Amino acid sequence: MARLAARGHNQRVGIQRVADEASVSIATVSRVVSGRGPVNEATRLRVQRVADRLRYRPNASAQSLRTSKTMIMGVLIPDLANPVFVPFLRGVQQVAQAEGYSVLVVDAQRSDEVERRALDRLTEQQVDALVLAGSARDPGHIDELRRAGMAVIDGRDRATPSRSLVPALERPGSIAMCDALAALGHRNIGFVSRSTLADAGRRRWEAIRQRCRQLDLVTERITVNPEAGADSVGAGLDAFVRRGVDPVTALVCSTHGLAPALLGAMGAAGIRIPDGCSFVTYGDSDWALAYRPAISVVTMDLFGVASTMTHRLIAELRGEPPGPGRDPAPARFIRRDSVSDAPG
Amino acid sequence: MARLAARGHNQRVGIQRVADEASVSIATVSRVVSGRGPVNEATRLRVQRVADRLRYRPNASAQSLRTSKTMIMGVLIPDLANPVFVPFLRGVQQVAQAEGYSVLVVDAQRSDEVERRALDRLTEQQVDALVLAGSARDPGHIDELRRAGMAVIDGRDRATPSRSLVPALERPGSIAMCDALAALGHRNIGFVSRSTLADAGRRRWEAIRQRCRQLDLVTERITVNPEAGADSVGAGLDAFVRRGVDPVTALVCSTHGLAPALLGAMGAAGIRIPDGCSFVTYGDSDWALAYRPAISVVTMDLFGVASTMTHRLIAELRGEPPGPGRDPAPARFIRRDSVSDAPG
DNA sequence: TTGTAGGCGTTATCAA
DNA sequence: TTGATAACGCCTACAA
Repeated sequence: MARLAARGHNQRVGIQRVADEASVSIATVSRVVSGRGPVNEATRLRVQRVADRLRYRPNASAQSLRTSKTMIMGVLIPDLANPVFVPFLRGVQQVAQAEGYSVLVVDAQRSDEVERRALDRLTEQQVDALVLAGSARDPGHIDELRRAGMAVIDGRDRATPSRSLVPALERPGSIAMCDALAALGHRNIGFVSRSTLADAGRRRWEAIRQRCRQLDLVTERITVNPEAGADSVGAGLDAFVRRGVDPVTALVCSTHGLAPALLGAMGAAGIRIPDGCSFVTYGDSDWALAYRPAISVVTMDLFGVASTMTHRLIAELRGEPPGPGRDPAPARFIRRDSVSDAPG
Repeated sequence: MARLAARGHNQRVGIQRVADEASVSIATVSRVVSGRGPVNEATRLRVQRVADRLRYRPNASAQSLRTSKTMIMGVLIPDLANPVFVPFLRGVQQVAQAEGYSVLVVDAQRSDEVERRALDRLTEQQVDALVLAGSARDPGHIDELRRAGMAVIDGRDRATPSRSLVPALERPGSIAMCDALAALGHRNIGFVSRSTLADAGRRRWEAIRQRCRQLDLVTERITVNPEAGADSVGAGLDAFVRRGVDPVTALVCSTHGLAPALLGAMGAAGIRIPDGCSFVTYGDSDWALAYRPAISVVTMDLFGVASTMTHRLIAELRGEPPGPGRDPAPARFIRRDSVSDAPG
């Protein structure tokens, strides 16, 4: 069923071969395929046909070596196991691909050592640009790359370099959530997370605490260890939700990945949502929606954020102005059945 | 806080620079940093020190051009939006990174055109190898790459080229599920999917149908359109589950991504799980476990599969024997609360 | 409009 | 054990 292998020659066809078969110099072939420089229309057609017939593909290594542009962008992902980075990766991927860039994905695996090695490889590969999906573990390393001339976007808005783009976008969502909870009469809010708080978690906790202070709400940080099992986690939560004085009436889950474990634990502890306690998590998914009761969320369009960032990055690479693309939409609080009036 | 930029020179440091500062020829530097060829121990140390001081990183483009090895492997993902590919990607990524390979991720976005262009870019980049996370949309294109000398692994076990690795591993899980359902007295099983069945779905449906025929069970294919909304889908399901004669007593969801929509629809239609109908889905997640009732699943370690595949691929690239790594574990059926005795 | 030729940073061959 | 040097495939002044 497969056509015969072309001519038996298994050699990669290079520019020279095309030049020979089209009876022109390699310079002309180069002009044709790269679209740069003047070429007679007739020759262009002839060369193009030959190139197509031979399935000629310019060797990217040679191009890079000559032009010192690889048309590759690296994406540093702090932890691929964390599903929040997937829409982000998709956004980068999609835009980059459409604009002719390839994407070298690097998973830092939550490890300094892995990150370091990966970044080194990226510089060896001479990637034209680097997109940071989250904070790098070693900001110094990133600065160094920047100084070496690499274009880097890390979610920090260049217009206001002191503030991160993602955090800035997420904050309104946190605030909206606090406001909604307050309006429903909640006075005691628990922020549930693992004992070590990642960058994103810290920002969220900070935003919530600040807003709640303004609203005169009490916030408490509750740490859990999902590995310890549902019963253990459930007991931990129970201590806050069912205590005699000023019990926590709303639980905010620090990250989407943690939510199922918390829900399982609450089930095990017999804490009913939302009667026993309201529940909100960061990050949305079909499962959060399908869950009974449906889970309220603070969510943001990471795909859109990544697209915007990547567009800007490419514009920068091309020396163009940032373009008319406006900032992506900020995060929102979506209230579903898991949030209701505070008891009492 | 940052150290001063080194010497003001912003030039990328090349092998020549190192050679100069170490007072040797570039040939010697090359020998030292690549570790190939004889070098006097004293010179090696001296050169190494200079290289480190200058933070010399060999230019990968030049290396590739010379050696025609890029140390990059491509991964073709049919659709990054589908979360099942994430653990797979992680598996590839992790092994590749550890073995010194970079990973160029390509998302076909369910589009022939996008896939075609992406594969072309991969050949331009001269990737050393290609990992297929699923079936390519255009197998001919892949064959062509193979003929052009690219190492490709596509889940087809080289030992038995006629059978795919992933399907072969998944089949036992499907069989175990059918057996379990039969043992619980189910006689009528519905396989729920979108109207168009992807490759994986087709294999699953085939495996189920075949096993059920052996077990003397009736199977029906139920197609739904989640975009139509929960009520519509719910009504569609209801027609099978609540009909007078030989109602379907167990629903098997064709893919993990579809499960939340189905669960939502069943809720909307008032179909209780498992009393009204048992429920199983392909693919596992924390949410499936946290859902009430906990969802039974047929699941497989895609991360492990990808790791194994990548290890083999790298061994092949190095001309080594496949290595002692044994096949990854086959899929299993995990029974949870969503499956119970058939009514009646 | 086309061709010639130099060079991008490495590796590898061959002499010294 | 080292150094000079020819490729690798392509782009791009510059010359014709």
